[in-house]
Amino acid sequence: MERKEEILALADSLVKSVGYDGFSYADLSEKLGITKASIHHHFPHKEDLGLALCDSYERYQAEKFAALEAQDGPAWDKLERWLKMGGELVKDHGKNCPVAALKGQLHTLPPSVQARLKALDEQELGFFTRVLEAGRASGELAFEGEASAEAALLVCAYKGALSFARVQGCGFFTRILSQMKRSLTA
Amino acid sequence: MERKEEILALADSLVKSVGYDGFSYADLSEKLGITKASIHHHFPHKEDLGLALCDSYERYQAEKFAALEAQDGPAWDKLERWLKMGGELVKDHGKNCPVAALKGQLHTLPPSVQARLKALDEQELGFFTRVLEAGRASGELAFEGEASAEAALLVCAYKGALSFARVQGCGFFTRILSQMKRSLTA
DNA sequence: GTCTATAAATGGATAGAC
DNA sequence: GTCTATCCATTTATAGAC
Repeated sequence: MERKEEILALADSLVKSVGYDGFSYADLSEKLGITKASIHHHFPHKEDLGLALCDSYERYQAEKFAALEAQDGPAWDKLERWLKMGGELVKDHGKNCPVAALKGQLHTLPPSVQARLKALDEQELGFFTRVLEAGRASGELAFEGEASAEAALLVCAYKGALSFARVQGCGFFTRILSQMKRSLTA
Repeated sequence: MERKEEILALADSLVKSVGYDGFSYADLSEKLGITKASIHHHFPHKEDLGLALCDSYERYQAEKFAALEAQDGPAWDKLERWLKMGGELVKDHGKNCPVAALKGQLHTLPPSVQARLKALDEQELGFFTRVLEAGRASGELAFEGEASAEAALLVCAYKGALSFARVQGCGFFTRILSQMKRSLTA
């Protein structure tokens, strides 16, 4: 089971940097020092690997969001802590959000993997919506319209910023976060 | 020269839907009804095709931005007209912004193509920055901080929204535009 | 400019031995 | 679980005839 997780961890890293179509069994094989056939033993089809990644992203997000929502402190800090984890990706050789990377290749993904992306998006949108709503109720945050609409705007800005930062540099991402905070706490 | 532009137009359409790595000379060949070798005659290497696409995106953006900035009317309308062209992409079988699509595959692109993306981003950021600045000066638009920071936030939200709308549906994109307008004109 | 033919490399995947 | 060996389709690209 350890090997399987090792493969998954490497695939995760590769999805973040070159996307699902951007790596092959040969890439995994070389970097892990085992043959392609061995990897096919753990994940017979590449689709299986893609689905396992989606599982792990869903678990990861569920854990993080629950932990952030449970913690004390200002509403903005909860959002910021999540956003800054995205910033770590950019710093790590210009990696991207894995879900964004998968959506970028939407039309070339196996349909079963495509079908997993909606729920992953909605998980994140839900987190932002709840924290924004609570933040406005407590008077910490200010924004116009529905919390879910503002959540969508922020999440999109966040994902777009990750993509831009790969080309424009890490500083670009940091500036976006500042501007988000400014607009919510003005 | 007509054939060459025909190839370019098809490649453009494919980049928007499946990205640069997502289509092959065989795809172009089949859809155009000529052989792969004929396409290689016009674009010897795929990289040449990628660079030609970047050229056309740069010309396209320069023209559109100049026209929008030259026109009369509210500042928001200038931004909205550009944003709604993005909306047309989503409606067209879930297409993506071509520059965003290329950035999504950044690390697998030929270095020469990678190098073109920064300027394409900056062209768009410049347009948003100038319109926002003028809009604030005339009292039409309100936002905190520097115009370039707000421009970056809006452009990122726009690109993120295109990506989300492929999965969440066209309505998602429209909602983001409404929320943008609300936040700038509140 | 377009074709046929072909090359060399890579991609996902399988059979069967150890 | 891992290996060797192999398969078949695809991808980029070239040579040379028409």
